[in-house]
Amino acid sequence: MSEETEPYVLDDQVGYLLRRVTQRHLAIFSQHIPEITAMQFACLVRLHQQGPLSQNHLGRAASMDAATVKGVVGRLEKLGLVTRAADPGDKRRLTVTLTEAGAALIAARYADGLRISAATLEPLNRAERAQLMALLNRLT
Amino acid sequence: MSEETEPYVLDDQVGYLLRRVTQRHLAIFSQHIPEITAMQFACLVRLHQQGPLSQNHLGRAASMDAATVKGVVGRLEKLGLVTRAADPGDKRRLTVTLTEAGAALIAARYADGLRISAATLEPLNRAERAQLMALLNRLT
DNA sequence: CGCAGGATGTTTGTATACAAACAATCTGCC
DNA sequence: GGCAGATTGTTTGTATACAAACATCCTGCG
Repeated sequence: MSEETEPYVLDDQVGYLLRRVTQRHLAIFSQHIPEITAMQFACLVRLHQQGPLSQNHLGRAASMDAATVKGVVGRLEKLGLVTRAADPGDKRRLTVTLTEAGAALIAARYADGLRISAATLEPLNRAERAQLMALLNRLT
Repeated sequence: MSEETEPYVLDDQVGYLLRRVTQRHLAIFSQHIPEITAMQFACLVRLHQQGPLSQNHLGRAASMDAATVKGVVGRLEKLGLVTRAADPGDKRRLTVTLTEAGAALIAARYADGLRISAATLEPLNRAERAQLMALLNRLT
């Protein structure tokens, strides 16, 4: 008996599905929150809930590498939502701090953030949503 | 009774989880197939299984918009895996065709593609994998 | 036949991503 | 005290993504 090779069906590969679901999610995101991107939102959330962070720590907290976070923080600064200041105790560090505008924006948009997640998961019922989240969590 | 507002926990939002799982997946991909990217792989799969396609149709088949596909196809062409030729019947169209090298590469790499999916889903058992795929499919 | 509307591809501009190489700095350990 | 090795941030180069504006071409319909 020769091994029957499993056929490669692109639509059945996790990576492809992840990409398509992410595309749909990001479209929903920008409909609800057009002013900033999902990445920028994640950074604001972390800063709002954890207080000022070094750029590197912020990147780790929001799952972006150093080069990526630099760009995101730069754009947030340009938008006036965040400030970068030298750390007095450690000359390597740049401390990123939420401005009042940044804090106001994130506080006002938490509800929209939840709506975005709900809209993304809308095709699933409550139990299925919980299941999906649990499974995704384990693939981290 | 005032409405208790649901707290916004970044780690519990689908978008954030999707991004992290995708990051892990792409890292696994490039470990197994360093020569080309996941996007490029998806294009080669479509061309191999569906034959020559116009650049636009290829983009749709692989879930990329026109601007994105142009770049991906350009890089595949530079790698000698694909050819672009004017369509004689429709002057607007560019027909994208797999070269022999492209066909050989994709045929040789299907097995790795399956291994990549398996490695990504490795933390889950068989039933859980099927569940995840079914749920993701419905979020497309 | 002729034109309006759709399809196709390109270009530009912006925003992630990440590898790799660097400079500056800090920290622990001898 | 001082240096090896880790941390932090930057820069460069490559590869997605996608919106928007265009030029070109095709197709159907009156």
